[in-house]
Amino acid sequence: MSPLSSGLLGDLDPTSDRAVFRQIADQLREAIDRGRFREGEKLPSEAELVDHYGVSRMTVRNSFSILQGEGLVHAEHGKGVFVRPRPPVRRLASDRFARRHRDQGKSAFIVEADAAGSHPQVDSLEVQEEKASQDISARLGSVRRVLARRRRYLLDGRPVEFATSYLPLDIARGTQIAEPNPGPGGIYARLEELGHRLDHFEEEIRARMPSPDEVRTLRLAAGVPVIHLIRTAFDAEKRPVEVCDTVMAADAYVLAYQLPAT
Amino acid sequence: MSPLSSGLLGDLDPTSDRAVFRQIADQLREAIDRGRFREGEKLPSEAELVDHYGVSRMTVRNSFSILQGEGLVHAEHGKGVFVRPRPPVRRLASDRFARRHRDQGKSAFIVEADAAGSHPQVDSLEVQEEKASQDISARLGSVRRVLARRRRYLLDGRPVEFATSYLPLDIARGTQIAEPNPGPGGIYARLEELGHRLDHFEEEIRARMPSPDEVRTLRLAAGVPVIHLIRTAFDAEKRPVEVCDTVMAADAYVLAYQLPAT
DNA sequence: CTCGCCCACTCGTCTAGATACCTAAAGGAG
DNA sequence: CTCCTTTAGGTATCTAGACGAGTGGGCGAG
Repeated sequence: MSPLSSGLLGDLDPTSDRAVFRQIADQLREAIDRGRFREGEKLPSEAELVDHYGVSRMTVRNSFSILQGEGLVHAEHGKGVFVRPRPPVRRLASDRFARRHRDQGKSAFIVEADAAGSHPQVDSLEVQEEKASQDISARLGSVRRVLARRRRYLLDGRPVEFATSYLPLDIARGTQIAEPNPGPGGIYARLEELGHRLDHFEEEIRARMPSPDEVRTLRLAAGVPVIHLIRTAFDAEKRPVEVCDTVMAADAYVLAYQLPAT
Repeated sequence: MSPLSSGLLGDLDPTSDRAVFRQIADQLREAIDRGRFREGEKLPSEAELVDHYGVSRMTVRNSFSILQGEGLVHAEHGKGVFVRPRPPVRRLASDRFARRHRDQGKSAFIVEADAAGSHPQVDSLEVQEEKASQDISARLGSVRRVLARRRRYLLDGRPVEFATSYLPLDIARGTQIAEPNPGPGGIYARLEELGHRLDHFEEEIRARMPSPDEVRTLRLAAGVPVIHLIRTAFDAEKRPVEVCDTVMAADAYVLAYQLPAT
């Protein structure tokens, strides 16, 4: 028996002001919210909905495109439209850069993912000197050129984060920070060895829809925003010593912060 | 002269694998990025693009819908499609709940907005006792019922944030916290007066596409995600005394945090 | 039994209209 | 001069159909 004859979806209200494709989207959304369609489950095909509602195919596709924009479903060519499963989220705690997390050989990302039972991976590592953008230059205190360290992070094969660290050349040039592998404890450990004892970090968080580039790099589904995090590290002399620009798939992250009530 | 004859947009590449509507979207996006169309400016109409590219109207509309999903443009019925202006952002600093910001008569939101030269407004204030959701109950330490304070914040008439505070009844019932106007310094000031000296806050941040409800409440344009912030306030005895659930228009906010490097 | 082909089903793209409704400006009635 | 109507030019919605292309199962040849 077709799923549509079993009363999962209702009828249209021809007297309603609401556009037909919105009504269909509403019904599908509600069915998903109520769990009538579970995560990963296939929705009725376009043809089935065309029959059920007696509308044209473009109207049905219009409904699907609404739900895609909301990040509720995703279409797979040749297979169908599916309820988008919620991926496991990675929780970034505000103490993630504490020194006590820095004494191991592996990076925080690897350690944490291993602990969570996922398979971590770091990708497209790229280290080079380049001209600082206006924004980066301002954040680092008017430097012209910087060392840029780019890398992509994946969990179980899925890209979740793309990050670029920028450091002033007078600090990083010729050190292990300029090597692809910065060594145990990462670049923050190296910075401290170089005499830049870290004092505090400042983080700026924005959320927005991804650019086409970011969609490609993070293999983002339709309707998934990105979290854009810009972190500046300051040493004990209050000098900015690193800016890290990170773009994260928003469906893969929860950021957690602890604030004093001082 | 039509904007289209002046070379703002190129031609299609019929040999490309890329779908025609994506090529058109690419060209429009690039023109916007390069500043050929400025913020708030009107893009060529559907009819003009139909003529220019020699495609059908649905194809052009498809291109526009891509750009809308990216939050780059918005359509106004009967007027045209416009480059979406970036609204002024409100910066939330991590010390925004510090005691020194609590000694004035007005709420932090009002004071800060006034300082920024915008017209702040608080709206749809609602205070009631209700059953705690599972999540809220867990965060407050297994309470059954809570006092809920809902309100919407607007800047220059635009809704930017919708927040609900939940407090355990044994703390809030019968106090000024249960009144629509909690008095100078807000509910945190009242909590401290009631002997719950605040110790620290925990914040969880997610970003996602809005639900249709949130689109309505925050009057969100297509392609604008929301930032979902859940803050828990702890008193000196490490007891959770308030949970605040906030949904913000992502294009109106930057969150800023300062972290110790300890 | 296995491999490869075919076919049914599915979504992706595009066309060519029709009707509805919104907006703003022009023009006419009063 | 003011107010209403008209009209031109916009987007919103919907239809009906065509072709393309990915997926996976069935079936026949070997």
